[in-house]
Amino acid sequence: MKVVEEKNPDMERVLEIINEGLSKRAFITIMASCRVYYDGRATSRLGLGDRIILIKSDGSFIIHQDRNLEPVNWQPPKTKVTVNIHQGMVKVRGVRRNPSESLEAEILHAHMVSYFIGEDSESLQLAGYEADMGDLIFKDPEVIEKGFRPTSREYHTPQGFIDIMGKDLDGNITILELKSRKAGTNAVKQLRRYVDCFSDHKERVRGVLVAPSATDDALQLLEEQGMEFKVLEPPRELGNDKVVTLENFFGSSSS
Amino acid sequence: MKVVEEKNPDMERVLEIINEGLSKRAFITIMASCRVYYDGRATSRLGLGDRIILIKSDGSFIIHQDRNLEPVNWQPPKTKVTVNIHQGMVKVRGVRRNPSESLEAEILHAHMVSYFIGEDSESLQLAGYEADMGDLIFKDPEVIEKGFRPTSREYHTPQGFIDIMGKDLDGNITILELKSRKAGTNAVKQLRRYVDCFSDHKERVRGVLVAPSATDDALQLLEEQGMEFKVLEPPRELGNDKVVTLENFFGSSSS
DNA sequence: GCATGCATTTCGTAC
DNA sequence: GTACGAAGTGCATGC
Repeated sequence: MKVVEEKNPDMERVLEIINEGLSKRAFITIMASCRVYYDGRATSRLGLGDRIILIKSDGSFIIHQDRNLEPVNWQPPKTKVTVNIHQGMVKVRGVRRNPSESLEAEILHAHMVSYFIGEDSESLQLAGYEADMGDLIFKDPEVIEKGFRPTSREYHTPQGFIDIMGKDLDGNITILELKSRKAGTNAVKQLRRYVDCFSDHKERVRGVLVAPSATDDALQLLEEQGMEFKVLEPPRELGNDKVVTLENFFGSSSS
Repeated sequence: MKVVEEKNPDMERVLEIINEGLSKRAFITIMASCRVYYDGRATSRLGLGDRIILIKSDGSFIIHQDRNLEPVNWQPPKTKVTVNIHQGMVKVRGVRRNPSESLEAEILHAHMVSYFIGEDSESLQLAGYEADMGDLIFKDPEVIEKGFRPTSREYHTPQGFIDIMGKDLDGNITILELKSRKAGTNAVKQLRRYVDCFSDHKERVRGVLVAPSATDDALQLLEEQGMEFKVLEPPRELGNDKVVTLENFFGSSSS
């Protein structure tokens, strides 16, 4: 049996199904009219309304309203979830330590309670990170410019770690600040601080912001500070062991 | 009718229920064996496995594996979600512009398909923010120290905005950097930059990190740089219109 | 609409 | 376990 589900169960049955799901380490889904109480890193209260509650086998405890991508309340993996009946309401409670926090959904009526035991051994293949850009630059330094030679990665300074350091064709120290998304003024300021770490250096030290794009403010600040911008898209190559044909993905996009 | 649900529906029925849910702007929940394709800000692929798919009436499109708090793939509100059958598989596709991105769940089998039309007019009451700390300090400046007088908030410098500026009992300019959680070295470095904006000032300028706690590294760095740390918990007062008794929340925590 | 900064950020990774 | 930084960050807010 893979799915257990019941519509409008009474409170005793709600308790029973949730406890079954918990003991079987199933993926539990509840549609319920509930209130929600959270205390821990912050404090929150949510009045009565219909929500969807998810409880995963790893202890993740998630409560969604009918709006927003983000859950309205949650508790991370390793949360200890328990359930009981009190004053005619089912209370689902998730507690964890470090940080010490507690989340409780007080269910007045469950429109549906269900759990589900599935199989999922796959993990996400994702590309398009800042780290991917760094790999690319080390593999093919000329994506930055002809003659560029990277010398170190994560070079330590008092101001933090320089993404990539290298030398240009003329031997000038060249500091790269990588951003996988549109870069803002903060990226420029950070690059500035790295360059300033070499202010006692007698030769010129170049600062280059490397990103797919940048805000106008960022470009202007670069200009003012005598630094440079290099357009570079983060590579999108997924692992070789997972080559995927894209045709079925784009095949249906004829609208 | 509030909940529509079917276990192990055939593909035609999956399509029908999802389309019903979409047209009624319901909250759709699907337990399915599926593959997932994402292209947009990054690129991802996820092989076959059992997942839970949520589609909200605001266009949020969320796919959860049985582990981790965060969804494995998602699409934010205002996504246009459509569904069709292709080669015997139901494909749920969410597309949006700006940024241009697309998410597709390719369903090989649905263990359960459901939707749910609920009522939820409540919004979350939440306290414990950095902003709450700022409010508290302006309302009762002596939580910082006797004689402290805040003069401005979000004071602009080339390095960014200073959370709170003020003067101490002796008239020294005092810069507060607020953190609502444990503060790290970055907070100290940021405070340092703000203080340095006044390096040409003839009088002493104090830098004070205000947070519930700080890492050892941060405390050491403060010490080295002649700056200070003030312990302050972010206040937890919820809006007055929503005073909640806590007894039922803590009543069942007898373990 | 774009840019900025906080968040119960989460999550991975290095130490 | 703690500290640090990226993220398809999301989200509110200010412009």
